[in-house]
Amino acid sequence: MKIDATDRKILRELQRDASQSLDEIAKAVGSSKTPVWNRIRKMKEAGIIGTQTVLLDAEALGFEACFFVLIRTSEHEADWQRRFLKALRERPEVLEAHRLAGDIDYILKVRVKNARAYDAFYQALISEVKVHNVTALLSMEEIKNTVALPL
Amino acid sequence: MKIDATDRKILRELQRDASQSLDEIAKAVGSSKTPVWNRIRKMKEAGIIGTQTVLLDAEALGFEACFFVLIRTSEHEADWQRRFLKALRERPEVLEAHRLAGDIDYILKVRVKNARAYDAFYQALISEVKVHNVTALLSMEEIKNTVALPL
DNA sequence: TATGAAAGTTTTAAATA
DNA sequence: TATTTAAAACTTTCATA
Repeated sequence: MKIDATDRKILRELQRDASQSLDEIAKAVGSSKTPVWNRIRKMKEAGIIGTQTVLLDAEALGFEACFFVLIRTSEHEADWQRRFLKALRERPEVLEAHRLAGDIDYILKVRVKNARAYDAFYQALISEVKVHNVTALLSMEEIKNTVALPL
Repeated sequence: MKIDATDRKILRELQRDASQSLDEIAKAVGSSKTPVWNRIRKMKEAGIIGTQTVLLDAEALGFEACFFVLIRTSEHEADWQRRFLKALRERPEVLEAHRLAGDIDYILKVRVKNARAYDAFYQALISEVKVHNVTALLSMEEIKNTVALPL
């Protein structure tokens, strides 16, 4: 699917504030309701626009600890990897997980209530799948946290 | 502000799909329109519910490279830190930035079109503020990427 | 907490450039 | 082919019971 300048403007508006009405978005991008509506529909169908969600205040809700977890493994077999990915996807405290190039194999972002909850997560994970080396980096301050792509 | 079980159910629904109507949310949490509406309004006022946004398909939009950047610095002065944080907040390719406890001082998540764009970002950053040591971890595969807190 | 009515929004369809 | 107009269906918002 081809995305033009108007589509990109619409996406920028939606990223900034998805609660805007079609009229507001249309005005912001210099178009009108129906064409904007059709473009949004097409981009949803194409999977370019995914979930509409809200960003919550993690601290206020008691999620006071955020860890970045660097994982090295000696296992590189297909079966091990399948089980490992399944474990990550199923654990709701894992907000992000990436397989990396190079020395470190995986990085996770884990949000939990406190350090004890992190330890519980860690123990559960290593009992499910064998990992070689784990380093946890504790966040002291969230300087920035956005999902908006720099369109 | 105190959050009860019904509030938490509402937040779970909004995280899952913020485009739902009040009626749908009310049904899902076992309540009705008006109370749900009042609870959402209060949580927005209290800042517990923040931006409403959409998650976009980064790959489809040409953002094919994602790096986690580990930064060590020798500078710990207030002025240096202020300039560094400002630089991070202003750069749209920095999606996340955390100050860490321990050996590594900062971690960034940076989304760019390609490796060349990452290098341009890196050169611009180090020309703005002095950093001691930088390690970039390149993501090969996004296994999971959610903003939903495990409520 | 529930009801309901006014205001506003989305969605579809027909008309027009 | 894309945009504007128009109108029906639905949703939000808020006053009142």
